[in-house]
Amino acid sequence: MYDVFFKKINEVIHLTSEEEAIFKNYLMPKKLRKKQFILQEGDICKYSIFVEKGLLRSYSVNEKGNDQVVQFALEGWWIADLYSFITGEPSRYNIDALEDCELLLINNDGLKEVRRQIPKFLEFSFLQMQNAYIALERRWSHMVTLSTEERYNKLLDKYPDIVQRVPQHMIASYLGLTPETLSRAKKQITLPK
Amino acid sequence: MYDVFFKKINEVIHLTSEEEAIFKNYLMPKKLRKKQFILQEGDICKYSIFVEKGLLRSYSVNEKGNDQVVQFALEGWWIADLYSFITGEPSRYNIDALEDCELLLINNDGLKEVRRQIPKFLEFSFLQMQNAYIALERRWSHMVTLSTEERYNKLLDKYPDIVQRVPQHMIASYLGLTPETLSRAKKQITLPK
DNA sequence: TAGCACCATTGATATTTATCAATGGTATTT
DNA sequence: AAATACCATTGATAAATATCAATGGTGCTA
Repeated sequence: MYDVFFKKINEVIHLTSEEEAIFKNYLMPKKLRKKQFILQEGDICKYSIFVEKGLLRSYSVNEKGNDQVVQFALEGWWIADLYSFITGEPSRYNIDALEDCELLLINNDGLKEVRRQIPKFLEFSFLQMQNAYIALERRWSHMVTLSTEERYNKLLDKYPDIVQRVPQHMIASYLGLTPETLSRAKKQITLPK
Repeated sequence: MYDVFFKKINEVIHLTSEEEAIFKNYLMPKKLRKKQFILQEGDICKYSIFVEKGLLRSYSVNEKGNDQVVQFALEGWWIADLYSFITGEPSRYNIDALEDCELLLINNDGLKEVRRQIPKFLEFSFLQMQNAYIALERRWSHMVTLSTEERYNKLLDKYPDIVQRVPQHMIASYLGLTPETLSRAKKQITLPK
């Protein structure tokens, strides 16, 4: 239940078993069935969500009623609406399960408490946030620099699991395209010339 | 010379004058004239740059030779290519001064040292990174959700200084548009119907 | 097994934005 | 003060992508 979680953290810092025990006090395991929501637009995002198993997505719904996928989260990843989580403002996003999931939830007080009791974890949090920032910056740069085909290839190359496990129209949305455009772009790739 | 710098930090944590003295050991003041570079593509980004006075921009050059503005930095802001700064890889960005600037530079070892000697500053770094992440996420969401006109208005509303002090074609690039498209979009705003 | 929901693909057309080219204005440099 | 670089605007056209509509496939479900 906590395997992936501590494996991930221990890749960066080392927690003693006492520290792991402290941590567990603030973690709340939860199972989520495919298609269930863990956050809905208008809710306050009370939990930061760690994925032990399964696959989720966050998305917003635009004024035309179309989904706009913001993020996917696989095993070992975190997902939340950080803005709502930090500020307590209602979220403009939805998070739902694309597969049956096993999750670990922790609220902001819990995180603060763990960072206080285990200072190493503050270090971890900083580094994790820094990495998340860099990743988002790179995604931005790909978005504005690369063509549709290149963006799809990049995703396929970097996260083949996501492309394989997620319906194509959600991939399209994640890449900022309509399903039709992605479908046509793929033809260009497989049939060059 | 350090006024804005410590003012900004002391909005979040409180540093004693001893701690400020420690900090100053790792800060390197630098003046930069308008149009001068502080980072060029291919360089390793050795410094994280704090803006005491002036205005800079980071940008990449795409294969067609066009600038793509990534970020502006006004007084009180930080700017760097964080990826290059952390990994030591050569940067794909340029950073230059849009106005005469007074800067404070600090390298990664310096930052690590300050975080070690002043643990409060690790807390600050985490919060700062978290805010930067949230801001980038919101910018992303505006990029995919809002129309050209709305994006421009958002920027004007949130950062009037930038719009006022930066040439319009750089604003266009920042918003992911050509100068022509932004010019036409502005007409739509001022002459509705 | 039949029906239904979900999904990818394809075609035709509309819309948005980029591109290319020219003009006139303003600020900076010499 | 003249020359030059820089810049915003506008027009005409091209390219990319969205939108609307239809089709056929796949897998779940009653």
